Amino acid sequence: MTKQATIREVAARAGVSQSTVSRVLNGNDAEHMRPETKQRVLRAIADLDYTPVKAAQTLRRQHTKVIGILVPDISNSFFSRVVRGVGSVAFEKGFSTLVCDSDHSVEKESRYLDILLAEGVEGIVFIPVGSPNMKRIDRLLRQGIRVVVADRRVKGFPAVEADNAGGCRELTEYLLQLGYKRIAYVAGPQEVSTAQDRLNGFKQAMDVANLSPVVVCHGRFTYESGYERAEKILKNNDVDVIMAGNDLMAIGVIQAAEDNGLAVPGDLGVTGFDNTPLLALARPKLTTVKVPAYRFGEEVARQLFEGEVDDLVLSVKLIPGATCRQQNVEEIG
Amino acid sequence: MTKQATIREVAARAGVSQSTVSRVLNGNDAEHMRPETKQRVLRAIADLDYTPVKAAQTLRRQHTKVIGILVPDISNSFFSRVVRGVGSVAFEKGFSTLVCDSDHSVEKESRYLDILLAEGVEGIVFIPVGSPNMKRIDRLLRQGIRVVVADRRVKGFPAVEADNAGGCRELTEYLLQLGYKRIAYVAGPQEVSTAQDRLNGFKQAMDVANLSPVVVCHGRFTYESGYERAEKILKNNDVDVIMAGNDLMAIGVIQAAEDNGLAVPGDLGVTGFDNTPLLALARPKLTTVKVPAYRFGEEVARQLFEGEVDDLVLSVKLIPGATCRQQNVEEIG
DNA sequence: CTATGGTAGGGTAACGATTTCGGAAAACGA
DNA sequence: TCGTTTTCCGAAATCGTTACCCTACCATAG
Repeated sequence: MTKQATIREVAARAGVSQSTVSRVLNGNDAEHMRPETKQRVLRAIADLDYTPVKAAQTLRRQHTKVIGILVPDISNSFFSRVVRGVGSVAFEKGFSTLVCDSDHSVEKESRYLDILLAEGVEGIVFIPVGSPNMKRIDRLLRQGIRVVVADRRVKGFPAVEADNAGGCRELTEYLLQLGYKRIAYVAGPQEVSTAQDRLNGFKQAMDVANLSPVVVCHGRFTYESGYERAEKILKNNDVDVIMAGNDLMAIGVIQAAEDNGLAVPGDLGVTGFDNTPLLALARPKLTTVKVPAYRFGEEVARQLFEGEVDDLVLSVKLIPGATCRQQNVEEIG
Repeated sequence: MTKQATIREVAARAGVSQSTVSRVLNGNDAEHMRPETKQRVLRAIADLDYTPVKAAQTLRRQHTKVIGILVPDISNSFFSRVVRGVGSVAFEKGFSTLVCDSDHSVEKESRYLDILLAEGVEGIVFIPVGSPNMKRIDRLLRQGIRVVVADRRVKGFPAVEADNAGGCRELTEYLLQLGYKRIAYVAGPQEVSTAQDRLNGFKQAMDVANLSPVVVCHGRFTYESGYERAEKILKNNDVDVIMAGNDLMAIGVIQAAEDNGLAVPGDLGVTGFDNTPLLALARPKLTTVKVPAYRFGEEVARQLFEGEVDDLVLSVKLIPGATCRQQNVEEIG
């Protein structure tokens, strides 16, 4: 373990002062520096394999060039794509990103918020788990750290989110147009704004059509909960289609349907939400709504950097698949 | 933006010296400190919402308590699960993790390696893209930064990897036992050790059975490449089963088969590798081999922290699905 | 009353960079 | 030759913590 070289040693080797080395390091060499001197410094840097120590720079410059991203689960496709989007624009701006995974735990989330503060991040993209610890957030804000809440709304906070209500409304209208009438909705967790919005979009479309849902219930956005809710619905109700709050639950619904001897889309239509890339490869291809996760991340990051943290709603897109019948029921029957 | 309070201000407010504040901060207060003094300090810290500045601590202590993780694509399920695994044990040890996404680019990878060095990470979990820039790595090593190469082998480097050869051998044996004889193999990229190992495992099993592959070709581990290779194979050869180098390609193969009027598993068997969680939910359930990504990450991290960087091969598990026929062909026919 | 020792906490160099200020040397004009 | 302006570069002051080394102070022993 050869000790890391410092600017002092570089200066010594180049026969100049630290100031001079610093100057070439930071590109303040354009003016007033003999090319020859610069070359000497450059050579010394190369010879010693010198890299400036970030901690020292940060301490002196008083900014870290780091932003934090805090997500509930990095192994969730949606979140990881958001992270990529954020990371790409951060990289462009010369910022590093500190990715934290709160593991759906409010406690870990708080802890990470503290860590990010100590780490001196200059901004945070925050996808909260349920309702976050506002004290921590206020503290961050007070210290001048910009925080952008993404995907899920937090009261009193501008948020960047997808057009969940609109997307679900459109999806519902699409189903109605296909002739579906007896519709059940399996929403996500009640406390998650994303789930609420989608449910609301569904209800709006139903109201307009003067229909009411056969049944509405809540799952946990997981495969298992989708399966369970679907089983119960199929046992107690007579429905044409089950709409799930996200793709994962939709897959659970499909499985439950088949386990109960129902063909999809023959006997039962199913829809999801998210358009998880991998699931697009599974057949029958899920009818769903595409949420542009990567762009979402880019957009959020841009807001963070540009300083204008406003509400922003990203448009989503209906993705017709093969889990709903393709023609109007009237035309068939 | 209230300026962040410093230890000096805390000391002033508590009426003690910086040393004392530092002592309570670092838990060196057990000895030689009046409880009352400690309380005063604690109160001042709380009042001022004081958080020590990481950069200053790092500079002084000469260690960062940060490790880096560099992966080719964080939105890839396998990698993100590895990241979670690494992160969990790092968190346990009080380390933060800096997650970097090289985006399958050797250039970005090199850049991130530099960034990680400057950032002062104490270790790096490195999943390389193809053949990495050895100069950067040597440099890291020379500066005393431990690097563990994971998943993919790099010459002259201990590696932590899954038992790709063994897993693929087992998978092949399973197919042979089911009566399949005319087998094609669509491997991953030639330069990726993971792909080579799987292919080798396949060949070994075939040799033992005194069979030779109908055809072997290479894809890029993507859905599209799986589709293309499969189309070509189906056009030119007569095969019972196509084994794909990973799950993603397997899905492509299935799609190609169906587009060519072949039923899976009726007319053609298909296998994958990885056991991507989401795909396990798709039907027909893919016959594949489970690679324990999360444990993989944990294991790698443990190696990093324990300092004994040895070769380590993680065992994998055959996951029989529904994309291969279930009974021996002899029994059927 | 002095010596001894233990306790509680203060003083202050580092750590490695950046940056301001200013000075020496060179170039230039008269 | 002398003053003046440029050029180029060095000295030194930070940035916020930590850790080493002290010093009061007090109690007890001799």
